[in-house]
Amino acid sequence: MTPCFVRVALDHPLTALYDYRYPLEAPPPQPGMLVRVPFGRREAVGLIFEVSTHSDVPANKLREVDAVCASCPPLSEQWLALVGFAADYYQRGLGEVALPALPQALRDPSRWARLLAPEERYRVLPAGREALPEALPARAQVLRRLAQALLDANELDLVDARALHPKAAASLESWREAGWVEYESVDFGAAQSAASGGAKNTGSAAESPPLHQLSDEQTEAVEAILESRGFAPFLLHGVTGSGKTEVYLRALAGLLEREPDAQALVLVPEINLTPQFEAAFRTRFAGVLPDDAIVTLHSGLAEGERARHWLAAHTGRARIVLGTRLAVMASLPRLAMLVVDEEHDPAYKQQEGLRYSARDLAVWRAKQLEVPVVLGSATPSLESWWHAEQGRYTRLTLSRRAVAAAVLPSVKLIDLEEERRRGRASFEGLSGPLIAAMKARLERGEQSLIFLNRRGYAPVLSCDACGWVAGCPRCSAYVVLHKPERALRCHHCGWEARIPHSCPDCGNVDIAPMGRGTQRIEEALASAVPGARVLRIDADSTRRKGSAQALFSDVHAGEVDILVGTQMVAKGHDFQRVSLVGVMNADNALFSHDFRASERLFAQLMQVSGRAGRAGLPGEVMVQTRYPRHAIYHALARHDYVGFANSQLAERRDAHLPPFVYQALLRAEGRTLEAALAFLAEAAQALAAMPTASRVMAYDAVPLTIVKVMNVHRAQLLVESSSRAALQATLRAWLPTLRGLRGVLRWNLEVDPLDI
DNA sequence: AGCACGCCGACT
DNA sequence: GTCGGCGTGCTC
Repeated sequence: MTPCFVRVALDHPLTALYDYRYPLEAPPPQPGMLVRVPFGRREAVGLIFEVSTHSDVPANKLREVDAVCASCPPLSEQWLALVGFAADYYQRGLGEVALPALPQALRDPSRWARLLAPEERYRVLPAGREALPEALPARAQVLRRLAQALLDANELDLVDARALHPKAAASLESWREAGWVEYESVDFGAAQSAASGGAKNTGSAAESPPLHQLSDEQTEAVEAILESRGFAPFLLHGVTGSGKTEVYLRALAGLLEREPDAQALVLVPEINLTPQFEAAFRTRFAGVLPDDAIVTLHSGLAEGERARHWLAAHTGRARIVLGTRLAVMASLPRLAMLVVDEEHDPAYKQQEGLRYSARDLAVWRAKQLEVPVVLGSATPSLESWWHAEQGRYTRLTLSRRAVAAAVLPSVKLIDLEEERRRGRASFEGLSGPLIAAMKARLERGEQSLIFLNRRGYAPVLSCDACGWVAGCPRCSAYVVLHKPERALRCHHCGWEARIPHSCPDCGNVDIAPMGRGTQRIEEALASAVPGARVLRIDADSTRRKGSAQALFSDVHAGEVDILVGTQMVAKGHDFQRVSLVGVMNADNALFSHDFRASERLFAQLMQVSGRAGRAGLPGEVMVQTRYPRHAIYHALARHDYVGFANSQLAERRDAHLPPFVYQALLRAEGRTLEAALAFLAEAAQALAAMPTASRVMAYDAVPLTIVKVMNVHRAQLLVESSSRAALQATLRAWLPTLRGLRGVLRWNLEVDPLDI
């Protein structure tokens, strides 16, 4: 018998693959198979990348694969190539990319046997979530553990439940009779699941009208996508409310009709948008696709659910996968079309671990598979816009709103300086005209939305007498006043303290909150617009799982008159009754050092403006500013993305900024700022000494804006080149040197950074 | 990343 | 005299 070896990727930061002997009695090895292997003193899960008849590793070091995951079909060559590309491009190890892309259940060998086996499980109902914590006697510890496991994971497999408590089945049955949990059984062998997906349809599905008439522009866009052959990147530039979703739906329907086995991947920027999309997709494909052919993938899913959805995609049973950025790594053996909605959104960029851009990887997958990819946005990223300008992407334009009566909202700039000069009344930062406009909406039974991208009550608490300002003891940042919790909270590290009664420095009792966050505006609105039902939606008010959905449905149901929120409310939501959008405090971003700040601000303002007047009510946007003559507001008032984008691109070209150059960012964290800067200086020296140095240049190392977080000091070094290939080659050669440098707690390298 | 080994300060 | 701090190095 010829000996057999496999090269395995493991989830740790080295790029190398590890060789193992492969047992002859096991199923034939194949790249893409998951294995359990001994690694140092512990066991690890790895992914076979190569199979070979020899190994260069000395025989005495070689160990043997312990177990193979037989229940999960091997990952395809194409998926392994995707991982290979991402690892290479973002300068990471194969295993570091591959394994985190798999659902937790696949990385836990003890669960392999049950992956595709029929399952019986119980899921918590809202009534149970309320009642269960109180219903059990304190002494019934085993039962309480069972309940806790159920509440934590949202659902519990019967096998796991029995492991916690031998008589779990009886307890769960009694909870089901009480209406606290529901039972379902799923057989992966069967074509249909017993649990009907219909039960998960959200209410809004019923409201979405059946096939409406497409505009000429929409028809052209759908035809262009469906007529394309091979790799075909499209930039679908459509004003807010122009019916981009309808274009996606028609294109997908056309694809599925033509290729009955095909799969499609649809990405949305944030988790709160998945229910709205899921409902629209389920409604549209009801009767065409079985219920379980549409699955979601995002971080809000319970672990078991995520594994099932992932496997449905991997086995080809799921035909449409709808998800957030992490879904871009899903295994889709028959992927035939990709859609990236709101492609400009910074949320597509992962900001920790492997810092990938889901949008860029989506385009790569389309190229690899030679299929169409549709990037949709009202305000495309300048990168994508530039591709379209050069003809690398095909531009599809939707210039009008889809609902016949709906026109783009009128934009009014409220000059805060002038308001003040003329002595006009304002209240807690809400100008007179904005308050009057909200009152008018209230009388007409329409809704208003106030956008303020700052959560908490006030960003600063300070003492008038001595100038003391409440700062975080662990970070170089002010702490934010949160009134409902009566706490000061650091938004960088989570540090919390009670609000002091007097100034800790001078004892003055007159300490005052400065500036305004959403909580303060929520409070102010109660007296500024009497009788209005005010709802705040931000990361604080939606902390509990699933609560965001409940708040948004209150808005849709008309139980809210004024909605106050951060960027969370700005994106994608189809609020039918909002006819006024007020923007507060947008000016901060005008003077940022980040060259992308104005692009982001413009996109955000266009986006939030687009929430007004979608259903045919005349929409109005009021932007409060001290700089009403700023070009960005002018472009906004004219809804002129094209003019804005072209002038930004001209500036970027002159200043040698992306998309005209390619960048990477080396960040270092040290016990002192000096340590971090010294590390970066050594790194820069090493870079300058490399043969490719002439084509790649490094700026000076600089401290981050928030220098200290959690008592760690941070600095960064920006590296750039006009050649992507030169940058890539240089980074690759640079890394081993960086690994040899000392003196710093951690460092990481980010390719194509968004925040600089 | 884990998880060892290894060499210097405050405790029974 | 040890317990334990985290610097350094290895994992097929």
